[in-house]
Order: sequence, then C-alpha cells, then structure tokens
Amino acid sequence: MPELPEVETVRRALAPDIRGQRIARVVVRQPRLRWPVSPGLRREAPGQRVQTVQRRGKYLLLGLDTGTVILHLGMSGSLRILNKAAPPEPHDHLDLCFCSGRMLRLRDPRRFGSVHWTRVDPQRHRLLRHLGPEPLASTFNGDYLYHTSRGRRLAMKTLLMDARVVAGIGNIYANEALFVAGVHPARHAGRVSRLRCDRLVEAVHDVLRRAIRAGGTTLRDFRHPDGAAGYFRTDLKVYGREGQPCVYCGALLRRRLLNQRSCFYCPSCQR
DNA sequence: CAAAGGTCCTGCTCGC
DNA sequence: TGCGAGCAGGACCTTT
Repeated sequence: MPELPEVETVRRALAPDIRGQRIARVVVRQPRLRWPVSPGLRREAPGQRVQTVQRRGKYLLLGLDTGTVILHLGMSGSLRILNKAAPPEPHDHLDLCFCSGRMLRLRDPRRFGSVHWTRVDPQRHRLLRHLGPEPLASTFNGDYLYHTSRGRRLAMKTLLMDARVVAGIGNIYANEALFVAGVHPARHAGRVSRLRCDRLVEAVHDVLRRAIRAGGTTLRDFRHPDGAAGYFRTDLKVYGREGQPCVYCGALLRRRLLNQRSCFYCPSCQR
C-alpha cells in the first residue's frame, strides 16, 4: 500500500506528536512480520527519547538516543497515535508506549511490514544499504537514469520500481510517472532516449510532489495517523482506470501484467 | 477465486 | 565449462 508519498505523509503527521517523547515500554504481540521484530527493541528502547523522525525510501526511521527503529509498512501497514491506552484490535502487532501515556500503534493485517532495531548507522543496515538515491533528491536526475538504464533489457517500469536504482517508487506512482512522461511501461529501459529519461525524472518529481501535497493516495485502507484519508486518488490519471478514456487523447486506457504487477497505460500516448 | 499498494531471495539464462 | 550479471518468479500473509 504505502509508497513514498504515503510514508512521507505518515512521517509528517507523526513527527510533531512523537518527537521528544520518552519510551516507557515496547509491547510486541506478534513478532512474526516480514522478518522477526528485532528482540533488542524491547530490551533497549525503554527509557530513550525519540530524537528524530526521518524517512529513507519507504522506510521510516525513528532516531532514539542510542539507536534507530526502522519501520516498513509493507502493503497493509498503518501507524496510529493513541492519546491513551486502548484495547488492541486484531492485527495490532506492536505498540511503542510513551511515558506521557500516548502510544504509537502498528497495525498490519498482511504482515508484509517489518520493525527493526539497530545501534549502528541505519544507512548501513542491510535493508537500507543498497537503496538507490531518493527520487526527490538532485542525484536522481536524467543523467543518472540514462546511464543506469544503458544496456538493460528489462521494462522501464520494472527499473523504476527497483529500489536499488531509485528508492520508494511503487506500482501506483511508476504507472503515473510513465504516463505523464509518455513512456510505454514495457519499453526496454536501455532503449529510452536521453531526452525521455529527463522527462521521466521530471514526471517522477512532479507526481511524487503532488501526491505528498495531497496527503498520499487512499485506495482502500491507507490512512493518516489521525485517521484521515489521502486525496491523490482523484488525481490518478491511469492507475485503476482501464477502459476509461485517456485524459490527453481519449483513447481507452489498457491494463496488462508486467512481472506479475498490474500495469495501466495509454496505448496511444505512451511509446 | 484471484488479486491487492512491497521486496528479498532463489535460481535460471545468457554472454563472455 | 565456469562465472557473474541481469532478470523473472516465488515466497511471505490476510482480506475482499
């Protein structure tokens, strides 16, 4: 579910509420997520304050005094702030309880998310170490995309969704950016021209920035930590719109599978 | 029933 | 034949 704009939305909503809060205890009801919840979290986090709330790709990083909590929401994860203790509902796997009585609660029905604790530089953690540039950083530019894609025969959409190439672009925003740039999702990455790499990067920037401004995309269950929905869904131009007319040319949008992922595009505008 | 927004890992294929 | 790189598919799990 949550791609970069959704995680950034969560980060912004969370930061003012938990920054400076001291952790009283960590409650783990279900340690078996995508990977086991780091046992060190329960032992070491209590007594520490949340110093920073950052994001790297789709990962949320809570910087404590002596280490970092690394959170990934997978496909169905969500975080809520509770002002006082409330009984957990099904799939509420983990709570960070603060001394103030407030708590941060992780729910994740599908359990594709994960929670890690590391005492060393989180950027060196095995899950973050190989991530490519942030898509909104200046290092992700047309020059970079052009050179990274040369000689590669995989679909451009698949390349855009490869976190080692660029971090945080998932299925929805890859589809949207390709449409805005007029690049066919199945086009071999190595056969996209320099000019079109420039356009594609610009489209990624544009789509992600607008999605963050709208508070992310709520398709079914994505929610802000206060329960609000994201509004980018109404701005989606191709995702989930097969059979509807292209907003540019009126041709009917199509859907197909590419590496097991749904792919939405305009057969006329995207080449 | 198939498919759903993620992504690590395994194993196949290809080219050198 | 052997090796590494690149790539596709499987796996994880629950809900609709």
